[in-house]
Amino acid sequence: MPRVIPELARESLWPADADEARALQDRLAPRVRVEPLDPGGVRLVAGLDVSYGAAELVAAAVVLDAVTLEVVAQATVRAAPSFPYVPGLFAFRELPPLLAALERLTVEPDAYVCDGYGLAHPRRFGLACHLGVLLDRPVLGVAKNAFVSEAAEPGPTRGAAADLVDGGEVVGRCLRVQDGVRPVYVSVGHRADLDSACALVLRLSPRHRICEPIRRADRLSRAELAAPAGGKQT
DNA sequence: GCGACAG
DNA sequence: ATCTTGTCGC
Repeated sequence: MPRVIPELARESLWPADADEARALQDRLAPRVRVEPLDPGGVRLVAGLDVSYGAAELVAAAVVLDAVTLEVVAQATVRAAPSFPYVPGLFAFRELPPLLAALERLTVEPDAYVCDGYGLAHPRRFGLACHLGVLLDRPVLGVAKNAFVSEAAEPGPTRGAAADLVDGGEVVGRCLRVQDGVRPVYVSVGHRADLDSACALVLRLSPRHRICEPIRRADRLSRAELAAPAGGKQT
């Protein structure tokens, strides 16, 4: 159901090589908007993730009720990788299949959470920013470790946080979502600010380190990857 | 030059 | 991301 303007997708997802990909990121980065995200406006949240097999991948999107965290809709897409994994150019590898999976959804999410970075990226345009700009909807990036940025060790309890800094600027936040458990790295993708992003991630992580939307998408993509190809594609 | 490097 | 056993703990 979520759609991207065809021209924008065609021009910003298929670079001929790494240099062109970096140029595309530099050209699109100015479109990112950082602004408060109204918690009450987020009823449906989509979690995105991709699992890899020998020569194929499965992209999954799972939509949850932001309050009850119950699954409202989900979709998967099986495809062949169309771009190699290059640190910093992650979006060109995962966005095409993820967008295809999103188109299969039967509901319109109010916000999206994806694996990886938003502004905590070398050119301030990680996967979360790229997806946000293409959809022009709120998107957050949650990674399991830092890339270009550094952060102090946050306090030991849930909710404790420390600035993620790169080149002298705050690009995200190292956030502990469970007592005594390693923190996650949150950065804004689009149409959100750090405070609202962290508040939402905490709400979406009532029990585990990985927030529920991404957790569900991870499980779904793995299950579909293991399932016999050609079967029902949610 | 060398190592590091979201998933 | 993925290749992989048992083990400790809620």
